[in-house]
Amino acid sequence: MKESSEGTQLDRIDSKILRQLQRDGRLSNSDLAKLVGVSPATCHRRTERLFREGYVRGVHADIDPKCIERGALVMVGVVLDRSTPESFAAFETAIRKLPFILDCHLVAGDFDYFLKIRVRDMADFNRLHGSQLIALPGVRQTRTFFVMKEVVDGAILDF
Amino acid sequence: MKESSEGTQLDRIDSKILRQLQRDGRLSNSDLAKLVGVSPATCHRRTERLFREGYVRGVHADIDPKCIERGALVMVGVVLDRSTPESFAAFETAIRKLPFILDCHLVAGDFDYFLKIRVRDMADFNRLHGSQLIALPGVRQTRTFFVMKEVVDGAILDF
DNA sequence: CTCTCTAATGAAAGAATCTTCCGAAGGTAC
DNA sequence: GTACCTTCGGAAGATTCTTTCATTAGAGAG
Repeated sequence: MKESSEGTQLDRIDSKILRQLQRDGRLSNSDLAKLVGVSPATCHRRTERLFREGYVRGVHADIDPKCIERGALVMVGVVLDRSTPESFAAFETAIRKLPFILDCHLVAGDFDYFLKIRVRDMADFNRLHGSQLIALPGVRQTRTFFVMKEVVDGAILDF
Repeated sequence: MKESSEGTQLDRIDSKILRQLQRDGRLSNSDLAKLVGVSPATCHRRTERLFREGYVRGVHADIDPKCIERGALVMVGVVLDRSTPESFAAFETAIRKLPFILDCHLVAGDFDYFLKIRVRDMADFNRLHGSQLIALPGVRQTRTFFVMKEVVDGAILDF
């Protein structure tokens, strides 16, 4: 065998497939095969394995937020009342149910969590902030950073 | 005509197509047509228009960062020396060239910019922080928030 | 070195899909 | 009513997908 089990290293061809699919997830298998330099059959097998083994978690269309009433981006730092595992778990369970949360990360530093939120506009955010965010379990305070300009958003991974 | 020009409103079918492609960007046209409830020909025409007119900015495979040596996520707040347009422009031009920057947003609040960065590990970040981040033009100070747990990352837009 | 075994490869072919053309249906202005 | 415009679904040739199969390359044992 080539590797132990989980950390199966990617060879040059697998890496090329991942890079191309990250760049354009709708590439046909035959086009992908040409770009990668293998036959369509081999490319098909490789790609299917990369999906099956979890290297690719999904393929998603990148919809322009402005076109679907989600033009406003907001970053929010959250501090909880208590730093107990139960408190964290309750917060995380609740926040997973909010559809406007794009990112939620537990961080080390002045905040407990960092949120990335997309809404229609500032008025929409203020409404959601008052009715949903500060109502989350255990929230002591929040600090809001309105995004005035999206310089880079969701860049692809360089590897 | 139905709408003025830019703000062309999406009808129910367009919205369904966008939602399905955001969920699974590799859906075949025939499967997509079944899910949306139109003929393959109509679905093809609609989808092609949504891409052509910019509703869909791209389709990207979501690669598991742990599989490609990008398991560490870091949020960084940046304050610049001066708040001049030239200073902002220089910073933005420089940061667009750094491949490990996933997000970079100009914000209102205690920081000028918020960054989202993916690297291999903390040691990797410390090296890049010292050699690349604080060397960016006009950077007065940075505040680093290591992500200890990714609760939600890159959720799809709910609309 | 040679043999064997395993895993991966590319050619091939039937099945499925894509892409475009065409006539029809529905709505609107006059 | 009539002409016009847009969007629709069916149809069909071109293309692609997906699997099968024989072959090749490489590792390990003797």
